[in-house]
Amino acid sequence: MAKSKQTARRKSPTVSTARKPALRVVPDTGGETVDVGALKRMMGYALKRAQMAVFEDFIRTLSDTGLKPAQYSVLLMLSQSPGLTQSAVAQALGIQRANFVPLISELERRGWAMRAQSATDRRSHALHLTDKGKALLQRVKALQQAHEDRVIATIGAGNADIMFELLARLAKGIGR
Amino acid sequence: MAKSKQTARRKSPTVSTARKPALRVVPDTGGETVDVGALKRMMGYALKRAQMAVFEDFIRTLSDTGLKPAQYSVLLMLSQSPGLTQSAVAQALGIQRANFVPLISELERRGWAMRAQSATDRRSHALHLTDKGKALLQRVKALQQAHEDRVIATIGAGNADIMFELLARLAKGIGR
DNA sequence: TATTGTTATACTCTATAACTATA
DNA sequence: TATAGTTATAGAGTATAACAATA
Repeated sequence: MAKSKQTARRKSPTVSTARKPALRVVPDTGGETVDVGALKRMMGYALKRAQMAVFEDFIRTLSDTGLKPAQYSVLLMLSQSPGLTQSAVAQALGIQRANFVPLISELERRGWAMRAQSATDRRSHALHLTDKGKALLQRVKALQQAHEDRVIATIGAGNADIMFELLARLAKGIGR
Repeated sequence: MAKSKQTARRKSPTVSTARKPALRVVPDTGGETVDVGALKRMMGYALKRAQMAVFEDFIRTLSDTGLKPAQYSVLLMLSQSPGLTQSAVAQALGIQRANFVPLISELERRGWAMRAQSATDRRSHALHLTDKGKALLQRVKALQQAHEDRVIATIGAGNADIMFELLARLAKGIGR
């Protein structure tokens, strides 16, 4: 098997709300119409599925640049706060500083960001965007906004504020 | 160090271009906790951070069993719909059937689930919980409920329904 | 010819320890 | 001693191709 790419519920790249083609054969329980039941009322599961769907659209939207969510978030932070150290950016984004090394290296290799020498601490790097990186970000921001607009439209514009508020509360921590 | 090893930050496989960025001296902003700024208003980022926080609490809550979210979701599905095939469960949960093999094997190895012979299709397996698995799930469900209660309390009980509704819309897909 | 379960593989993400050069 | 960046490595998670048995 495997060759049947039908298992990936891909559809056309249009913005419409067309229904999926769906190859209906339904062999016993093997059909794709199995309901996840109680899982739908579990916040962790609901968040995971929603997050994956949103990331999928984001990645597709920026596909011509190959920029992934984490990379975009770094470029955006450097745009807003030039001169931050690797540790500062990594910590703000919840990335281990060891894992941040190849990430920033890639952005530097692509000519979008650079490590500058810190004026006060020779151990650290002051990160900033290159002119090329600034230009890229300008262009990509428009793409990202289009993506964000689609997301907001999906939940309804009036629900965005409450959504961000509730997600922020969760992100601050559950329990403890 | 930072600057002296600058030219050698590539991985071993490639000799690569020993390009040295010529570090410029820039004022250092790397102080305390940094704000992520505009990222807070990006749905993908907000969802990711919230999802990670919720999963962290979930995993800690079930830490004595070692059950991870994906494993729990499988046990729950088998409890609700006994006899499903591997493909059906994997498809419902958004897991590649190839990756589902080690997952169900582990649950079987631990004595919680089992692959039974399908009555209608000798290619497929009818999945079921064992008595031990049912007993475990009963106990773990209580723990999960405590976790879920904390999550709901974090966002406010009155916001749970709208939250699930909006997350479900996103999970169904953005754009296209 | 198509599908189920499976194996193998690869690539990304993430987590940890340890090293170096600074502080 | 402590910290910033780095290296190496191991573990998950995920994606794809291919194969045997079966439909």
